[in-house]
Amino acid sequence: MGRGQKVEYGQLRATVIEVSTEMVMAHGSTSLSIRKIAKKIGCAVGTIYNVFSNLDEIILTVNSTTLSELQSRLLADTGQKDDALAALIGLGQSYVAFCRENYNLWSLVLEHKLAPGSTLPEWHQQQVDDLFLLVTRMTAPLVADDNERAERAARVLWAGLHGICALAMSGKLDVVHAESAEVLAESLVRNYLLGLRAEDMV
Amino acid sequence: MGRGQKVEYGQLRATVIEVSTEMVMAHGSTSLSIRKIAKKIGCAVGTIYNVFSNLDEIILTVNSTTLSELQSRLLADTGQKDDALAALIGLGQSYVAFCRENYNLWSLVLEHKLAPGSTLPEWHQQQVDDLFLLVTRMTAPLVADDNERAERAARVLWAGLHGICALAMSGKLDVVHAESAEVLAESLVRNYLLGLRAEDMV
DNA sequence: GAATTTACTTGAACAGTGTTCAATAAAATT
DNA sequence: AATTTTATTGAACACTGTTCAAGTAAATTC
Repeated sequence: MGRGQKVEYGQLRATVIEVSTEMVMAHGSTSLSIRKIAKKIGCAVGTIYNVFSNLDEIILTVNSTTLSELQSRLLADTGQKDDALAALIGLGQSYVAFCRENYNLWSLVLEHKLAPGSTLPEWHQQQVDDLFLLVTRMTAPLVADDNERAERAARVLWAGLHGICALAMSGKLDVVHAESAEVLAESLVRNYLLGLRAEDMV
Repeated sequence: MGRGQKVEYGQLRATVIEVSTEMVMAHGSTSLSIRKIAKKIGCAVGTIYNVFSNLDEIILTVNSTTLSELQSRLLADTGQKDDALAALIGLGQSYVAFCRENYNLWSLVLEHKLAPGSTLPEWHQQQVDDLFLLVTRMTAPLVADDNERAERAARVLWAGLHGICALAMSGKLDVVHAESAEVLAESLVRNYLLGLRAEDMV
């Protein structure tokens, strides 16, 4: 078929993702380029465009497995907890730990900006939704009988944890003497949820 | 002096920043390039390198005025409030409003990553510190006698607000039916601070 | 006033980037 | 064996930031 030997579609895709993931993990998101991937695999740039429509699709695919692994981790770490507050604090700690341990891969997820006018692929959006649903389910017991408030709380906590991790990882929280992201995350989750409960008692 | 007419150093710097700011405001951070700036000004690329050492310094300078304007706004909006809780909620609202009204310029601030190994210029770091100090001062009355806790609260609130704005602006909080960043910011600030107070009463 | 030095602008050149596509070569089919 | 189909290739295009030798105009010196 080709000038060289035929490589199976799925196999090549897998190799591209594997190599890309390694590159990002080792040298950060800026080190990723089609030419470098091609060189590392040992094929021409055009060959990669045969199995991925562009670099963005490669990034999206790498990000997809990162999201999967975050979800697995959060599910594993927060499975066996009775106390809803303790469970959510644990969720925050897991999230922070994941960010720490997967700095470059998680940065790739956060840095991704979808082209204006386009939307995320459905399969990718579903992953984000699933992840968020996990948080919503965990906040539900704390604000019984009010689905809207549970969702709002989930959104605030999710965004808040994201903010802590984003600023902590980029060093932008290192004002004077930085506290660890773990301490801040616990403070956020505990006090926000305490506040929600206090609000109920008024 | 030059092949063309001499342009004063400070004047050229100002023009570069002016043009750059316009470009970012109008077409986003990705639209900024040395060549486009040069074309818009009507000079050669090298001329720009005469007054700025590289693109990063241009971005940093644009970001500096953005930070100044954010600080001015926060100071103006939160000046005349007695109630510390109300003042901090107002701060959150101001921050969200600023992000909304200056989306592209604020994105430029957030997207900036300093080259590994280097540190922010002192004058820029000072601006960030000042901004953060503003929040710390406002949290202080709420956790009297404990400077450490006040700082931690400031960090959590600052990071949390950042997370809400970042996710809301990038559309990543649009799960199912998104609530406005303003509502989420108020929920964060109010309940987190309520929680802090509740913690004291235990 | 003329010659020289100094200072600044210029844009081609370099090393990158993503993406496209005509040419090529090997496998599959006739 | 000839033909068709199909995947691979890498040069080419349009960008990017950055550098620097060459050129020019102003300032200085003689």
